[in-house]
Amino acid sequence: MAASKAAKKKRGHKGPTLGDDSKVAGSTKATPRVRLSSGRATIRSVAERAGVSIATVSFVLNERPGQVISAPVKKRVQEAARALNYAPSAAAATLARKQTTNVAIVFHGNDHLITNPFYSFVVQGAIKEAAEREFNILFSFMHDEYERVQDLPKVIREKNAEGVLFMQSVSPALIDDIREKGLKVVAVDCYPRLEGLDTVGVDNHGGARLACGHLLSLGHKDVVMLTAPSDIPSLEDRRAGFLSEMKGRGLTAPVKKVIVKAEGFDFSSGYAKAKELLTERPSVTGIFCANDEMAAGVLRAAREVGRSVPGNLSVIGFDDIIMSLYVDPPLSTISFDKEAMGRRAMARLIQQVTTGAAGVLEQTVPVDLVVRGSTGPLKKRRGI
Amino acid sequence: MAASKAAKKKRGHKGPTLGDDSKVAGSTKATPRVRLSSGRATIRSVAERAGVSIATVSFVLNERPGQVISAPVKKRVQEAARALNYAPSAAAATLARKQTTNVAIVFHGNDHLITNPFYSFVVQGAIKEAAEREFNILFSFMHDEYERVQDLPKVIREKNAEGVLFMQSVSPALIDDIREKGLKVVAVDCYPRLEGLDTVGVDNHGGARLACGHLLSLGHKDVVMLTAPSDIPSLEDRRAGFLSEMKGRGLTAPVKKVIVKAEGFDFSSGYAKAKELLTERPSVTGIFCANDEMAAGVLRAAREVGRSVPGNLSVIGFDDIIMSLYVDPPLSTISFDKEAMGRRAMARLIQQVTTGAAGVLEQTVPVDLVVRGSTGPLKKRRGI
DNA sequence: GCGCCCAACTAAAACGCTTTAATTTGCCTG
DNA sequence: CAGGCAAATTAAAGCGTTTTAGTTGGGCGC
Repeated sequence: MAASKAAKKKRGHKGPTLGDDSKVAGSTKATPRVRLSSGRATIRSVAERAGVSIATVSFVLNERPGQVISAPVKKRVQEAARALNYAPSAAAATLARKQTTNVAIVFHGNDHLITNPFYSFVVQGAIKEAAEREFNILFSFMHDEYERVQDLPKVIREKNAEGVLFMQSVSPALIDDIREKGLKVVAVDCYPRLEGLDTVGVDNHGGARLACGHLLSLGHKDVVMLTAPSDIPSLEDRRAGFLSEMKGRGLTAPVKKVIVKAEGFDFSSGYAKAKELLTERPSVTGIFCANDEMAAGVLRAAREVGRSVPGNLSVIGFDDIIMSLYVDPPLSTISFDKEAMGRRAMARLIQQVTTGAAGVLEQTVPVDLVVRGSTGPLKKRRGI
Repeated sequence: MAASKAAKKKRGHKGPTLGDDSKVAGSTKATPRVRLSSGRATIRSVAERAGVSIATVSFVLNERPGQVISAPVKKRVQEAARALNYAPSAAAATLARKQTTNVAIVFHGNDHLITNPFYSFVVQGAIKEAAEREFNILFSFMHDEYERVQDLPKVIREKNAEGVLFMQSVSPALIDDIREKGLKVVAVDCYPRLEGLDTVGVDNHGGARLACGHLLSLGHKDVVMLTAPSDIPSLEDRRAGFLSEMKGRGLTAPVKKVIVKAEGFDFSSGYAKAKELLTERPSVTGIFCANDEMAAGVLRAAREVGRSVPGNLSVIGFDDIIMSLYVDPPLSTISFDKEAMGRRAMARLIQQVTTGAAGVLEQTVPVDLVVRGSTGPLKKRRGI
């Protein structure tokens, strides 16, 4: 082959000995051609076995569009690959392609989103989707938004992430940073609400209407929504949905009367506020809670003030976390496919990365009303 | 927070700066030597800026042991790296080193371990530990043990994992396969129990003794453990611990009388069996459940048969999952640091991978008795 | 028979690191 | 002042891919 002489040229080798060195050079040290039989098969070993060049192997195995390969060669290569149990080195491919198959999932704040009864499903969906498409996930925990604006890109650059998935909250500054580097971004159930960002969310508005409608249909007249002060879009949507359903049913009570705000969105806030509410306004017979945790708190409060659920008070939550099955009575709630949220978000991110797809896509997963034991028809009550 | 204004500063850099150069960018044709200034800094650019060879840069940045570098050169290199915001390409390093920083976490069966109230903490710990040490995690879901014996190594080889972490269950055949490839293995809370395997588990025996001792100390005479048929080692240990404490306290009731088996380890199994038990054997005043889910079921059963907890019946669980705070009354239970389990396991795995550490290490995390509202002193009761 | 084009394949140059072997430099000995 | 040695630095050979720019060898029109 005329090949070897060209090979010798390389970069300015020593110079002096160039003359007759060409032969020796090849055998200088030791057969660099020999592969340890125990090692992994490489593209080179496949090529040798199939009797083709490594380029051809690459073309066949990657099904390069537009590249024509004759049927027999294709077959030989595929057989050789199978016989050698060949698995291409992701690292080498990454280096050559200048493209990884890595995406980062960014968790924000100190919430343990992986262990969260809601987000753990989302994360699981994202992980599964990524695994199926052979993408890797890099986890990044942002403890403090600003501390890590510098840091995050480090993880991303060092491991060469191609995109990032934000969970629950995003930092606009960070997103700018990230996009500037050409990375793709998708956000799941995130606040603040950002323009031009691909997102996956829940039909909060519709779910809230469903919940409210359910209570009203059961005959409840004095119905409230228990929520908390916040500008988180998904929770605002729930509030808006609730109010819209109330209005749609012709209810004209002042907002102040039907929206009750607890301190926060957790169990004990729900508990505390419900205890107060049930005591001061015993006419309330239907409570829609911004989420299941609060609803669980309401159930406890109801028991303590002697209201039986659902006989005497109907409570409905939102999210359908596992716990809602175990509280007593099991909680009626608004359910949706959390794992699908993660899958869709990851699928979209990977799509963006691989196809360069642009255009804003805002996806919403549908919700379902799940009636369990905590809601029931209004009964005519005497007294109180 | 001054946060949001700081965040503002970046926006709108898209301004109509110098003319409309916005095209051209993508026309890659030749220029082999020229580096796009916008591209990442490479080791070469750092070397040039510092006026040294790339080898020197590599030596400095990797703090190669035994390699002597003069102080001034070291400083120049570090400064150049910082100035260029250099982050080494993990892919290139992997290729050159023939060593990745990847480990796989293998989930087995159809349980959604990531969303499991117990394992999600373990997973989170593992993820955090890996992230801190800049290791990547590859997730692998084994739906069917045998189906994937072939498959798993594919993920592992293709992405070049160096070790694998098994969650909850392991397959001996798979472990052999994996070890044959030179990979390291660690198992968390796993069954079957395997010889010579690094593991991280819980002090189940001690925890069960604690729980049992707690009930006995409260004065309960007729105490049972509610468990289920199973050969899972951790649950067997709980049983053994319970019995050992009973014996230690001089109780000599036959095992059959103090070990009650439900169908399974879930809420409804616990509920069903407890209902039966409390009806047929009202003398029982203390129940130790194999886990919190069952205990939650027992609480419901108790309520339904009119036993008040803890006045009339004490119930204690194991695991301290989040739900145990929200059931009514909040559950006394045996608690331990689940996140630490994941961290330790991952730390050990990474240690094995990086240092080649051998020798079997079986770690156990300590447990704590957490007394909440579901256990109380035995009261003299009349009747029944 | 010539030039051309085309289909099918290949050589070899990257990709950005690590690491080994070699080279250079500085310093000491005798 | 040659020689030797240790310390500091570097050249260059990989690592296993992808991809660009060929090369080869027919077939075809003229």
